[in-house]
Parts: sequence; C-alpha cells; structure tokens
Amino acid sequence: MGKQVTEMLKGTLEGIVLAILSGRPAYGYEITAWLRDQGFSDIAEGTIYALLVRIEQRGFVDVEKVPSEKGPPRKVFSLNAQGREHLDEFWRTWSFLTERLEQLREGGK
Amino acid sequence: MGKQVTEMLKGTLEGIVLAILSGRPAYGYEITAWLRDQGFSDIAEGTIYALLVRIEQRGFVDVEKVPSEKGPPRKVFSLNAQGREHLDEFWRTWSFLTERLEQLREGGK
DNA sequence: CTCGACTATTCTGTGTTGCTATGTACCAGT
DNA sequence: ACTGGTACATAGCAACACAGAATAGTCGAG
Repeated sequence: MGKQVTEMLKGTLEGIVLAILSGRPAYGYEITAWLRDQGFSDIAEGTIYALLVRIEQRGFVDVEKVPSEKGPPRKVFSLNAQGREHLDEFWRTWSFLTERLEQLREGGK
Repeated sequence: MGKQVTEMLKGTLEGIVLAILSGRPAYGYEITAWLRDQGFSDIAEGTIYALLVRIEQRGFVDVEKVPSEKGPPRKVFSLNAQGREHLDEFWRTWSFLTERLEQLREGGK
C-alpha cells in the first residue's frame, strides 16, 4: 500500500500492537509476520521493534526473554495493567474518530 | 483531548478536511471553527492552514480569494477532480484500517 | 483616536512517529 | 563455507500536528 496508510498508522499502530498483546503475549518477529499476514503488507521490521521499545519504556508491557530453538532468544511481551488502561483509552479515542468520520462519510454522499 | 488524538490525526486530518470540502467550498478559519464545534476541541489553527497549503500544492483543491465584510480576504478552497479521487482513496484506506481494528476489538474481548 | 475584540492568514521551531537501510547473532541444510 | 530463515537493534530521514507569535483588516467602546 501507499503512503496514506503510513501516515494513518502513526498513532494507531501502537494501539494495534497493544490490542494484539491483549489477546496473548507475543514477540516482535511474530507480530510483524502476523501484521503482514493481515494485509499490512509493508510494515517494516524495525518499526515494530522501535515501537516495542517505546511501549516497554512507558511501562505498558512486561518482558520475558525466552530461548528459541531457531535463532537468537525471543523477547516476549505481555500487556500489564497499565497497558490495558492505555489500550482502553486508545479505543475511546478511536471510537471518537470513527464516529466523526462516519458522519462525514454519510454527509458527503 | 490528549496526545492520542494528535497522533491519530496524522494522516486522517487531511482526509477529514477533504471530506468537508467535498460537501461545499470553505476557508481555513471556517473549517477550524467547524472542527472545534464537532468536538476536535484543540485543533490548532496553524495546523489547518498548513494542511490547506499542502493540499493546494498537491493540486487537490482550487483556490479563490474572496473579500470579507469583516477582516482580511478569505481564501476559499474547493475540491477539484484530482482531490475527489484522492478522497476516494482516502476512504478506501480508512475502510481497510477500520476493518482490521474492528476485528482486533472483537477478538480482544 | 486609540484600544481592544473579532476575523483571517502565515510562519518558525519542536516532538512524535514510521520508514529506509544496515548490522548483529544464531542455527540448519547443502 | 554458503545460503536462508529466525530474531533483534539502531542511526538518519521525512511527514505531520502543535505551540506560539506575528501580521492584517474591520468595527465598536471609551
């Protein structure tokens, strides 16, 4: 996809990753692969790792290092209480935005 | 509202403004006021004007200078064919994003 | 007539974010 | 040794929204 998604992802990608982690713990490589699978065809690897570092520093996730059979050890992230709260707020903000845009889409017809 | 909206607006604000202009021509001050009315309480004026300059340079809008009874002349923007096309693409991208997020929201319950 | 209030646009600097590109490291199969 | 898949990390860049201030025009109150 093009540049439009890129700009739209700013601010939502973090929520997306938190939402994924709210379902189950996961590590960077896994998340990237899953997103690519879901149609986010050109998510860059580095992007996810940088984002994970960020949310770790903000205290939204707990980290555990788990050895892998193939390749270097995985850093498995899981959402903690603070992260869950942040995710809730993300959904509230997201709902606000979608409502406004839905209205605009209706009106524009 | 907080910083979350700010980040989410990146990439969507442009679509929002184009959607507004698809309904009727408008000028910066008017758009800002309308957005504030719609709940985007802390949209900065400068942001809108900068965005308008951008979409003008990209050729999405036509501009007309119209004298105002009160204050300096208005720059009235109207969406042209190219802008309409870009707006369509914006809606496609937006739909893609909302679908993925809706799925995530369901799954996360 | 000057001051403030409202209308309307413009500009400069700042912070956050995702992308590009590159590098590191570990292991399996050939 | 070489390739390819797994897994993480980082430095530099571009785009975008914001904060804040400057500029400019009109009008009514003092």
